[in-house]
Order: sequence, then structure tokens, then C-alpha cells
Amino acid sequence: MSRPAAAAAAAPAAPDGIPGRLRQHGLRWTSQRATLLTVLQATEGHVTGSQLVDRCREIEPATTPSTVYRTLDALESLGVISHSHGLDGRKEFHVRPLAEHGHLICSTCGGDEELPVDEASAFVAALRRDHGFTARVDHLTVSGRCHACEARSLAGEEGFEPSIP
Amino acid sequence: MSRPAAAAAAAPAAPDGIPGRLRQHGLRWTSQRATLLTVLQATEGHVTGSQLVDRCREIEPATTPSTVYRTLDALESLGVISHSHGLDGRKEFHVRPLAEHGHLICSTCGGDEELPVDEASAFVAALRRDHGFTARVDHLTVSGRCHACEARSLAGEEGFEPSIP
DNA sequence: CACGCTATTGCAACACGTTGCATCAAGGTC
DNA sequence: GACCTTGATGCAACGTGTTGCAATAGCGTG
Repeated sequence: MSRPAAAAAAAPAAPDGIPGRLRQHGLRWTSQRATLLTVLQATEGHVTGSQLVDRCREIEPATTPSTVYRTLDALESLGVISHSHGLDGRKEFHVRPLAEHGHLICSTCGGDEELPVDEASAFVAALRRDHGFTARVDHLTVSGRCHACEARSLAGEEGFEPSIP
Repeated sequence: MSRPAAAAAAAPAAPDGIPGRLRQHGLRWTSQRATLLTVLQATEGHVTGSQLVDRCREIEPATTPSTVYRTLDALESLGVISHSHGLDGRKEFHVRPLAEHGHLICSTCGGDEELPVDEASAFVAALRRDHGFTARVDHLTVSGRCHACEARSLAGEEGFEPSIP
């Protein structure tokens, strides 16, 4: 009889049906991927690639960065995770399916607010109408100034803007 | 009598009033900065940092990357240039004041279309109303699929999405 | 259960930026 | 025109990702 448990044994804590979904696409389930998945599932909110590498190393010190980054790509093509970009343009991953959302990042204080898709729907519709462009809100990062920082900057002097990455 | 030309002599092709604007802010006008400015003014559309380093080296082979990047920061705080982010999150600089605009980047073909500010004004207004957030359209990059690629993907099979940086 | 195809891995090298620090020089002042 | 303050430069080292390549190991097959 087939024993899918064998894979789980070699790969501790195999979660969900991810292994199967990988195989469906001709991809493979390895212990390194299991480690990353474990880390991802224990993750709240957003994480950068290097943070994931670090956390994987806590579980499996032999973890190699290139493997992590390549696996992240693979998981993303499967739709298991997605990413947007932080202020510095660095990728920030998050596990799906949290509610799909964009991001509002304050370039002054670094604060990050979520933008529900429906609040962007009119904008998306306009882009489709005027440009034939299908926007991915899920990958959208809007930078600007949050309420608090805007008020502060209007009150005080600006002169120079601080560096706006 | 004061001879601002002296600076221009040491620094070939000093353009505009940039040297003066730097000095107004306690910053300095150097030959390295003159080189970068020359390159920037000969630049159409967008450029990445490394492209700028390369072009500066064509003029002045001794150009150092760190100097270029630091000068870019300085010029940006003066409002001489601004940047947005490419598909990979890398900074893309452009000289102002071209008409302020955002970007629509197709994650499939890499195509880049400009988004006039006024087309985003309703969206910006909504963000301000609902989140007290002041968005910078000028720094906005929306990724998604352009008309051509969208049509192509609807026609053909997708299975996997190609990697979407 | 052994075999074979090929996806993955790990390593090393590279690309792009950033940062700390000692040294240099722009440019305002006397 | 010499002096002095302080911003700018160049270098070296580091952080984060990416890529080419040979070796390894999933996993579907016979």
C-alpha cells in the first residue's frame, strides 16, 4: 500500500496538503521545504527572506539561503505565499490566505497599515478602464505619510525631507 | 568679486543652479557630484543606481559606488531627483521635474506605463478620507498585468504563474 | 523493490547596496 | 590668502539575494 506517511516521517511536521500540491506540479517535498513551511506557518504578518533564513536555521542550522529563496519562489507560484515590498523595496512575504490586502507604509515612521482590497476596487477599475491594466492589489504598496506624521510635519519645519527610501 | 565660475572650473559642466541649492543646505559641490549630475541630465526615463555608476565611470573611471549612492540620496532630499521601485523592488531614479507620475508595471512582460497623478487622485482622496494617509503617487508602483499579457493568459493555459517578482 | 529521470540541494562566486571610519577638501570667515 | 569646520570621499567589510554547476535524492515506473 502507498504510504504517504513515509514522506512525513522523513520530513517532520508536514503540514496541510502542501506536499501533494507540490507533487501535482512535478515538484518535490523535501525536508528543507518542510522546515520552511513549519516556519512560515508559525509566522504572523510579514517576513523578509533573511528573517526566514534565520528562523529556519534555528530549527535546522544547516539551512542554506539559496535553498530558502528558491523554495519561496516555488511556494509563491503555488499560491501558498505571496509577497509585497517594504519601504526599502525588499520583499515581504506573507502566508495566504489571509484576507487579500495591499499596504500603506509611512515613509516617515515606517508604520504599516493594511489596505483592504475593496477600498482599492474603484482605483483598480479605473486602471482597467483607462489603461487595460489589471492591477494586483495584493502586491500593492503605497508609500506616503500617515496621519500622525503628516500632522507633525505640517506643524514643524521641514526644510529637508528626511531620506525617503 | 565673487566668482562662482571657479567652482564650475573645478567641476566641469556644472548645470542649473544645483550647486547653489546644495550650498543653501550646507552641502557641497564636488567634481564627483558634477559628474553624476551630468549623467542624470543626459538620462531619459528611469535608471537604476548601478546603471548610474556605470555611466559615471564612462566619464570618470575612478567613480566609487558609495559616493554615487550617497549623492543620489542627497539629490533626492533636495528634490532634484526622485525614485520609484521596479518589479524587483530595486530603486529606479528619474530626474525631476518631469510630470509627476506613478507606474504601472506588467509582471509578465515587464512593460512600464506611466500613471498620471490625476488618474490616481480619487484613490488618494479615498486613502486620506478612510485612513488619514497621504499617499505619494510619485512613488507609487502598481504591478499587475497589461492588456496584452492579460489577454494572452486568458487565452492560453496558466497552470503555474510564472515567477512574479 | 530496484531503476532512472529530473527537481533540489549546497557551494562558490557574483551583483547590488549600505555602512563605519580615517582622510581629504569645499567654502565660509577673518 | 591662510585657517578651520564639517561635509564628502574612498576603502574595506558586510548584508541580502541571485546564479551556475556538479552531486544528491524525490518519486513515478517497470
